[in-house]
Amino acid sequence: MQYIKIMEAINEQIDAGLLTAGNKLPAERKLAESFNTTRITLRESLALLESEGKLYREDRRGWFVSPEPLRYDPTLTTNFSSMATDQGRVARSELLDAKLVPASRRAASLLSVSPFTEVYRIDRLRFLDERPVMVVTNFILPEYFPNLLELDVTTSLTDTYREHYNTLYAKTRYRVSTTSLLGETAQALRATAGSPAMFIERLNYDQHGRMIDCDLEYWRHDALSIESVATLSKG
Amino acid sequence: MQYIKIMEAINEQIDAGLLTAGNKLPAERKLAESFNTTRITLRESLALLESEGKLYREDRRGWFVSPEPLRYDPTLTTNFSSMATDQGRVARSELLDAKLVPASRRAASLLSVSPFTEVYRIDRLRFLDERPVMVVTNFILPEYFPNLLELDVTTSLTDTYREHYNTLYAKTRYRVSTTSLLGETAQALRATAGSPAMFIERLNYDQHGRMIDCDLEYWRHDALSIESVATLSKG
DNA sequence: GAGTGGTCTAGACCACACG
DNA sequence: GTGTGGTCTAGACCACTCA
Repeated sequence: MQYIKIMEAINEQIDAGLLTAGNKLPAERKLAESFNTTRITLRESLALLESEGKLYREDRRGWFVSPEPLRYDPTLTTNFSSMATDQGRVARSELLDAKLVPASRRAASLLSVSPFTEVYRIDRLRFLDERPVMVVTNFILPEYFPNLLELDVTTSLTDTYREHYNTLYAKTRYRVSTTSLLGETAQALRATAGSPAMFIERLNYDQHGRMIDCDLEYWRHDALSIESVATLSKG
Repeated sequence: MQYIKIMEAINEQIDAGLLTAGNKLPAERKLAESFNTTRITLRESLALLESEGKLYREDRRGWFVSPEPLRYDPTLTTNFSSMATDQGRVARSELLDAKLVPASRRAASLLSVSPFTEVYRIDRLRFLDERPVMVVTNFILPEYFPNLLELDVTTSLTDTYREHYNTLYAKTRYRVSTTSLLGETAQALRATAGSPAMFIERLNYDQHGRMIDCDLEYWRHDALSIESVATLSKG
């Protein structure tokens, strides 16, 4: 159980403040040497700290100490940007793509439309304090948002809906699970293939109770903690 | 990227139904041989499938195909047992421990009491279809539940509160994050140290708005998906 | 008792990041 | 160009599970 001991040793350095948020760890070979072990064993320790959310990896760049997670309340309309600002963080988004496409199987099933129905698809990469932390794909029903792509979609969707279509988010159905990052998603987040991730699926309804769009969000799992308050109802 | 290909190959077998929920995979050495690789590389593929929630490990027993996750709605009072039953699953709980203890640092901070204040601590292990999936620790404020430990605490706390203390859960504040299983928690869940997990912290209030207890839940991360509906309010 | 998974060693090559 | 992380090889020993 050597790798547990190494994990604890690194953990202590983080808790003691010797390694602070954003710091890069020494090279794996150096760490392995200083703990008198091999790279494989050392990497086991690092993977453990990664899955606890204490460290994260940037593909081929090394290991870093994780900053505080963003507190995410799925029951607030607050968008990503104001959520971050409210918590004293700096948010930024990059538009990856925006186009009209035939609904993917997953999107069709979520939005209850037949496969290949045309929907808007908007892909964004979200940064928190200049670290890429989330990739989100929105599938939007065009019937409620004619000519959406002619507007400025680089800003908040919430704002665009409100300002141009008099539409508000009123209800959301969400699902949270864990998964791992692969392919383009991993690349966009500068993550190594297989990094642990949180997956959040949201299905959104407007003030008239109509389903208007859905979100598929892939988060670096150390970057968020989901927090909310609920008034309980009987199941 | 051999390990990605192996992962995909195993994935296909699961999707094709050749491997179904609960099935044990062949021995690592045999799998490695049949994929013409080493155990280390093969284990990388398996770890990937584990973090996607497709496979899980039982410590020293091998790799198994994950069953469907339990849908968990934090806004329902529904307890573990009825949640499972409602979804056609079989639930069982084992009482690990129940005693009066000085509040741990974490418990004290959650319950807003001074450290070392005495609180009830109840530890349970929850099974889903005979698979251990969650370890939960309850810290309970004794002032609202005198002589709690003299009652039958092997059953549902919700029921005990209602039947003996006329107390209902009315509001909950919850936080979800990811972590990994270590030590006793891992052992209780028959998991290898370092297995990925979901951590759910709940702070519960009764019908008079009084904070009455808190839960700390460690879930095998493939065993649940958090799902809920929220009416949105402005942040 | 045989075989398994958990853990560890001691290397290697490559493509990429970074200076 | 140097060094890094990503990936992979080919073993080994041990403690445990299970038949």
